[in-house]
Amino acid sequence: MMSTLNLTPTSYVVLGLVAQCGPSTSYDLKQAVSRSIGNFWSFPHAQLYTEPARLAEAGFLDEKRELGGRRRRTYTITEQGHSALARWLADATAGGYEVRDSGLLKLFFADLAGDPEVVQNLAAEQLQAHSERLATYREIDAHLEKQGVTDHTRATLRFGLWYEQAAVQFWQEVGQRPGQLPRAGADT
Amino acid sequence: MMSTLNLTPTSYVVLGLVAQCGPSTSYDLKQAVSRSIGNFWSFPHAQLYTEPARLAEAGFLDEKRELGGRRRRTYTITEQGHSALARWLADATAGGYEVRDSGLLKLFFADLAGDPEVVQNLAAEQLQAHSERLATYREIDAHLEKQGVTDHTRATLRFGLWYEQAAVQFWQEVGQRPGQLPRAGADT
DNA sequence: ACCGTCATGTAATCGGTTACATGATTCT
DNA sequence: AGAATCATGTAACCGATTACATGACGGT
Repeated sequence: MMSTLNLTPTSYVVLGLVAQCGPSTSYDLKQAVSRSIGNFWSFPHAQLYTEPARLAEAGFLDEKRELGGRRRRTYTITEQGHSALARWLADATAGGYEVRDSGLLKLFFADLAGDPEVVQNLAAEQLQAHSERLATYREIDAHLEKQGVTDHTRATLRFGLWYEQAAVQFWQEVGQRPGQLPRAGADT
Repeated sequence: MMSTLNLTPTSYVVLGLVAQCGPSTSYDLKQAVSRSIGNFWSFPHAQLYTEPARLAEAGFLDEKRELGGRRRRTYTITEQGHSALARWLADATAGGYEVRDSGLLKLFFADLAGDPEVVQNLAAEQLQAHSERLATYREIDAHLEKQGVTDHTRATLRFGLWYEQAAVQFWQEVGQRPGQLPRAGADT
């Protein structure tokens, strides 16, 4: 039954990971997500249980449940799943992007508080958070380096590095030069 | 009636904008969002009609409906709304951030396609999109410059500039140097 | 008057999130 | 054996997105 189920980004994450890692359980997916994609786009674990079920019902995945022990479900990608994934990858029409950052939201409204302290605290907090994230990205990158990974999964991580570096510098400027605008950056 | 309604980022956007712009209709909010916050965190217009209603019912906003003409509702922030907003702003505990970017997702899985063309097209498309966004940010910034705006709403825009610049460079490298990793960037 | 766009909503659906719950392993 | 954590789910709720629909307003 190939119903007219519409595929969300979540769907493609699941399809992609199953294609990439081979037959996987939901827990496998959860692990894979938390090591990679989950760093910039999070998915609650429950979805990694329900989404494969949906996809299986629609024929994009094949589900096999083990009988004893944990009775866990293992998913494999079908031909239909492969072609859906391929179509998505080949479709270059930009699918939009958003930076859902509460810190930026607060900064946007920060002057409403009437207290400069608010911005200071926010900047300090954000600097901390982004510094930590940057550090872990560096670790992961070094780790991939050691394994000789040079594919586009690592390229994606590189974007994360750029992003965190920019964020760290930005919040540093916000914190260190109160009342002044962060610089606009170089012309490109 | 101050029920235990939990406040989402959407709620704070509404509260913040009403606090910032004064009494507003949903359409005013829609306009304000599309000019500013909506650039990095989008909210469908329907939510800007339902969310104020929720907030009004919970006592954070005051709703006044005009009788003739469009019978539109105008919202004003209440004391309770102000204090909720202030509490949120003062709470520095980082509220998490995500970069929900379909392009990055595709890049992560791009090698599954087995076709280098896929990455090329993706990079070209993303470069285009980010370049355009960068251009409009520059326009807005110049516009604010002329008006002498130097508050933290403009600082927020500056982050957008940094982000788009980074994205443009990133996708340029991905497109121009196939098979090579984008550079890791400077130590900070 | 008519038409197109602006403006203002409502309804229904559905994905995402939170909360709950339990069984399997592993460790002490 | 018992505790702690790992692993695997389910269910309910609710916010978010999509689709639909209609009424004002401005211009011709």
